[in-house]
Amino acid sequence: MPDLKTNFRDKTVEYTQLLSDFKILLKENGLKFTIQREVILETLYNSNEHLTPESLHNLIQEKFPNLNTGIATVYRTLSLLEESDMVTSLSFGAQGKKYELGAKSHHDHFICTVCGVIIEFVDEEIEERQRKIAKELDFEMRDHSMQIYGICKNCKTK
Amino acid sequence: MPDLKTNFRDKTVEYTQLLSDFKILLKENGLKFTIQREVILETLYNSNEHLTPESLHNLIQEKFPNLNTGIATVYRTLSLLEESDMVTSLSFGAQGKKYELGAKSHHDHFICTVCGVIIEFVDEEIEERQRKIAKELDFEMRDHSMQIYGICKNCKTK
DNA sequence: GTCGCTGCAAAGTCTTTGCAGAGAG
DNA sequence: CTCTCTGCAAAGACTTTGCAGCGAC
Repeated sequence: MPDLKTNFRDKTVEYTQLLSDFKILLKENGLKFTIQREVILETLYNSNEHLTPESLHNLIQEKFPNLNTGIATVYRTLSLLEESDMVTSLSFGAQGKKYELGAKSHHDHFICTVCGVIIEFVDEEIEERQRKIAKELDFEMRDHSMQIYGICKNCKTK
Repeated sequence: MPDLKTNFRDKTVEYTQLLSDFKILLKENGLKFTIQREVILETLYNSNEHLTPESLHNLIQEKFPNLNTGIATVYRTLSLLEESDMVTSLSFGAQGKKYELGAKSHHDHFICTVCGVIIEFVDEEIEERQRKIAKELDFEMRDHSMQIYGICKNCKTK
């Protein structure tokens, strides 16, 4: 990718920081810090993919079979995290809603409409352009979300 | 907006053309042209919003109550149209899947989080940039959707 | 007339909720 | 101890499917 200032994002937030934020969030709302909630956050953090509630649940079951975490708890925790802007959800087609940690840096998504894979990128030129347009319209930009839909390299060659 | 090539989009495809394409599509696949299918296409065409199957069905029920179109037919027709790339489905956030005519694609939105106004625009420079990135990743771009959230001019001055 | 289409209702999926016992604070 | 959280199962929401009669061609 020679002339593009387009990058895969870095993990900009350490897990300890994330966990600490989560604990603060819970405390502020009179909620409890449970092993299930920690495991869900940790699994999201350690996954580089966008996870569906089901795939997240499967990962947790594999890694912590003795916990016997219920799918309902996964749904409940994801909703909690989403409300608090700690995770964001994306969804495409038949594959349902997918979640990722929102604390990771600002980025956009390519979504393959055939296999559902999501490729993340950050493009400084697009970000800059957005800022310019916002300024022209006298619009105070707070956040954005962008998805590009199409067919990925692998699916094209099939 | 002096130096920006940013424009409200046009309806680039006429309905008669669309309908004709649809009829050809049906004929080529040994399928039949029915009043329900026509009404679904027309309603999609006349709506400037992204419609859920349910909202599309409601619109049709309001406009053509005597047809008594079933929701199942709406789902079946949307699937058919999506498979044929005549409509695209997108979904973001907590809301479900939404459909729009593919021919109307490529547009972006500023959304004011205070008053809720939506300003729709197309920016050629961002489009160009997206094409470049897609090419780099060997990704066949079909559609995109972008939302910029913030506070509009009017709400800022209040 | 043939064969695909439609509405209906039933069946699948996916997600949320009620509940009683478990566990964090 | 208190009050939230959890797993379970049942309920709810959304989507698909089977079927018998209808309708495009």
